[in-house]
Amino acid sequence: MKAKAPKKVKKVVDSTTEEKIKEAARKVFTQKGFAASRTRDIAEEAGINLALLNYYFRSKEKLFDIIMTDNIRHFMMDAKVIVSDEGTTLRAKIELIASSYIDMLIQHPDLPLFILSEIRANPEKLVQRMGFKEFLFKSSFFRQLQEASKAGQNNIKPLHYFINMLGMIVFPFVASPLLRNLAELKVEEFNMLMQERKTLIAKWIEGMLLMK
Amino acid sequence: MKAKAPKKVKKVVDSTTEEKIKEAARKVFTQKGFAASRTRDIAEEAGINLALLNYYFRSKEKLFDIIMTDNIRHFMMDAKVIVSDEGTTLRAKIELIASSYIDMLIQHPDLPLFILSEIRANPEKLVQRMGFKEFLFKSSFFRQLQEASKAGQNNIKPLHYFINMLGMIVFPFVASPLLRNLAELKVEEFNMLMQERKTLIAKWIEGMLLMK
DNA sequence: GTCTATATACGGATAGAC
DNA sequence: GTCTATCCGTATATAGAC
Repeated sequence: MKAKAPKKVKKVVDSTTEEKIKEAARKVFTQKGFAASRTRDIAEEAGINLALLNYYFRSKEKLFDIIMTDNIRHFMMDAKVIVSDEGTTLRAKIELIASSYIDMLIQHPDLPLFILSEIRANPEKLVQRMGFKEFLFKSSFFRQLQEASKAGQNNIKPLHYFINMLGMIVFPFVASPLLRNLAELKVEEFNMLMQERKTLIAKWIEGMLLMK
Repeated sequence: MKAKAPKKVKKVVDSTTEEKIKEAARKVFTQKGFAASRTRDIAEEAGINLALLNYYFRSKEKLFDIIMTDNIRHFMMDAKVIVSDEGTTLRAKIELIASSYIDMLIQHPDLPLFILSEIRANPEKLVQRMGFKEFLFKSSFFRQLQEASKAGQNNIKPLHYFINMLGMIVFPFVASPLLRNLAELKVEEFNMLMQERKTLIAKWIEGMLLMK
C-alpha cells in the first residue's frame, strides 16, 4: 500500500503554511491595497519564502482574488440574516446591524476602505461578487423601510435612509485617520466613540423617518 | 540685449505642456491612486512623451505631491470660510456646506476616496497638510454645534454630529460604485439623488440635535 | 514542501540627438 | 522643449537542489 503525503489533521489552530500565507496576505493587502503590496512583504510577514507563496497560489493576482472574495463575504456576514428576519421591527434590525457591524469594524477597521478602493479599481469584477442586490430590495428590512418612509409622508426616497445608515456606520472607519487626527483621539478612544454609536444610529434613523 | 526664451503669455486656455501634464496626472492619480498609476499612462493621457514628464517634474513622487496638495486644497475649498462665518445660523452653515460640497463632489466624484486612500498609505505626511484641526474646533460652526448639542440635553458629543454631517455628504460618493450598482442608477440619476440631499442633510442634522 | 538562485518583465528615470 | 533609445532598479515568477 502506497503511502500518501501525510494530510495534516487540519484546523487545530489552522497554522498550516497555506493558512499562514493567507493570513499574511490579508493583512498586507488590506492595509496597502493590491498595487502597493509586494509579494515579498507577504512572504516575510508569513515567515516563509517568496517561492513558496507562488508554489501555493500561483500568482499574486490569484492570491489577491481569494483574499478579496473572502473579505467581501466577511463584510456581508450576518447582514443577510438580519435583513431578512421577518420577526423583528425595523428599529431592532437597525440596532442589530449597527451593533454587529461596529463590532466587526473595530476588529477590522481598514476593511471598508480597502474594499471600496479595490472596487473603484475594478468595478465590474467585484461589484457582482457581492451579490447584494438580489435580495436587499426584496428583504423584510427594505419593505419595512419603505413603509416607514411612506408613513412619514415627507416623500423622501427610502434609499436615502439606507445610505445614511450605511454611512453613519461605515464612514467614520473610512475616514478614521483623518478624524482621529482631527479630534486627537487614540485608537482606544476612537473605538469608544464608535461604541456609543451602536445605539445612537438606530435612534437617529428613526428620528429621520418620523420627521415632517 | 539678450533675448530670453519666449515666456508664453499664459492662461489663455492654460494648455501649456506643464498644465497638460498636471491635468493628466490629476486624472490618472485620482482614479487609480499613486501606486497603481504609471508615469507612462500619465504621459500618454497628456499626449506627450514620458521623458518630458520627468523633464518638468523630476519624478513621479514630486508630481504626485503637487497634485495631492492641490487636491487637498480643493477639498478644503470654501469650508474654512463657511465654517468661520459669525453671521449665519448653524442651519444655514450646514445647508451651505452640504450644497457646495455636493456640487463639488458631483464634479469630482472620486476625490474623497482618493484622498482617504492616500492618507491611509501616508498618514503623517498628509494629515498635517490639510491644516483643519487648527481652526475647526475654534470655529463659529463648532461653537454653534456645541451649543445646540447642549441645548438638546441628550448628552451626545458634538463630534458625532460632525461625523454624521461629513458622512452624509461624502459617503455616498465614496461608495458610489457600490450604491449605483445596488440601486441600478445611471450616473445622472445618482447625481439627482445627491442633489436631493443638499437640503435634506441640514434638516436631518437639525432633527438629530433636537432629539431627546 | 521548502529553500536558493535566477530568469523575466515592468516601470521610473536619464542620456543625448534634434 | 521635445523626442528616441536605453539604463537600471525592483518585483513577480520559475528552475532546480534538497
